[in-house]
Amino acid sequence: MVQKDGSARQRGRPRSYDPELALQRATETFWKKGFTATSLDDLAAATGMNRPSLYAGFGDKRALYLKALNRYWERGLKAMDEALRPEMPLAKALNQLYQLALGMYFPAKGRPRGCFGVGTALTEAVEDPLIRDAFAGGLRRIHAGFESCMNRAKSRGELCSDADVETLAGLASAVLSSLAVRSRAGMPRESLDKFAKASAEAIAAMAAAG
Amino acid sequence: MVQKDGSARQRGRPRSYDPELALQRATETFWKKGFTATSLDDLAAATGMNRPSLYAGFGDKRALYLKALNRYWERGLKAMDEALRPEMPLAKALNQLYQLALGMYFPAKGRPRGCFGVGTALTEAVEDPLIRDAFAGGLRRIHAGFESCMNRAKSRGELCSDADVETLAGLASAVLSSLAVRSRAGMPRESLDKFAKASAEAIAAMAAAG
DNA sequence: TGTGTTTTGTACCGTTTCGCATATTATTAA
DNA sequence: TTAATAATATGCGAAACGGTACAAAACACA
Repeated sequence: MVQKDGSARQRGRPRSYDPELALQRATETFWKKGFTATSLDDLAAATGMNRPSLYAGFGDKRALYLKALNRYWERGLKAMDEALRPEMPLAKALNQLYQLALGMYFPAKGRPRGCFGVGTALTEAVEDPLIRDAFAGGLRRIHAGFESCMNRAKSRGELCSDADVETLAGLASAVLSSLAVRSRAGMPRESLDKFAKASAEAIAAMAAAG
Repeated sequence: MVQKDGSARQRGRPRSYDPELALQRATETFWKKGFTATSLDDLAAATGMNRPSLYAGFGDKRALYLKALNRYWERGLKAMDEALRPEMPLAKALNQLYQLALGMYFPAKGRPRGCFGVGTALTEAVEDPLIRDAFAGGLRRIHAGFESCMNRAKSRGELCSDADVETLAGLASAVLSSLAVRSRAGMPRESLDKFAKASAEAIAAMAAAG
């Protein structure tokens, strides 16, 4: 017995929750309070599930957190790629990406929360190898994304021939880290908007000048 | 009855701990595990004190953490000012500061831990206004430190007349944030050394070019 | 309708948590 | 020596924690 989507038809009592939606709600809860300060009761309340269902569906708290973190990177990096893909001037592409990020860091309602990874995984990273590696993997992919963006700009002739793509990507990534940190620290969005725009233009100018 | 140092002589049983040393040990414990995951027992073990003494000496866990955070900023920013004060080329000054920071982020023994504020205060920043403000204050002072460094370089004639000091300081600060994040995420020190040096030179070149 | 299967809901277990109450110890002042 | 003071040490207690056992419930299949 197989459904249209390929999943085996459930024989027993059907789930009363949507796993994807539950993971999203769990992510939002971790995002605000961090991994350790978020209790299973918090997660149960946020998802509308009870603890045994949480456990059966996602494993223990740490496994659930890791799923949330991986989902965050997957979705965030996909959005990043899409934002950087269109052919446009480097400064504009960078600023567009920063605006996309700031849109996540400042939710429509609720307090500013910064980047989920920086705000929650970083704390656990010293003592938890899996969380550390999952987070570091995201950082590397962000860096790679900026690098290929720089390389595309180079092939368009926007970059000086001896421009250091590695360092340029590092700077672009550093600005993103800074936005992640400063937004969670409560700095006003307008000042971060300005900083993002000015940084994008400065990096593009530097790339052009070599 | 007053001592040479001006403190009132203690009438009762003398302290068996050094408050400054205890605060340092507490800081190191928070640094590794984060605020929430650090228990009073962890702190008692690290300081050699027992819980009631901890409570009497520093207040509750949150008050102790805030003292640790303020002490961290005070000492770190003092070291930053001293590293940036000597008159030297901008690239060299920036790189020296980054090296100083990396020295804190990679302890002599134990796992890399990044910046204490970024690694531990940031998680609490969304829901705890006092921790958020204490952390944000440090960020602002770092930015101000970079700004005055840029202004000194400008008065030496190292900067183009229309160089944007604000953005340059923002980029310098962003590189520091990036080092704080990436070191705690487990990136190897050599790669961060290279990134710091290349960024310092790129920022200085940008400043010179305008 | 009954049987097997899977999820849900309740309730609980052992541990850890923070904070404090109380008694003890070490020192100063009288 | 004695009283006053201020710290330490022991240990309690209520609450919260992560995790799970168990029974009831909701479905597919026969």
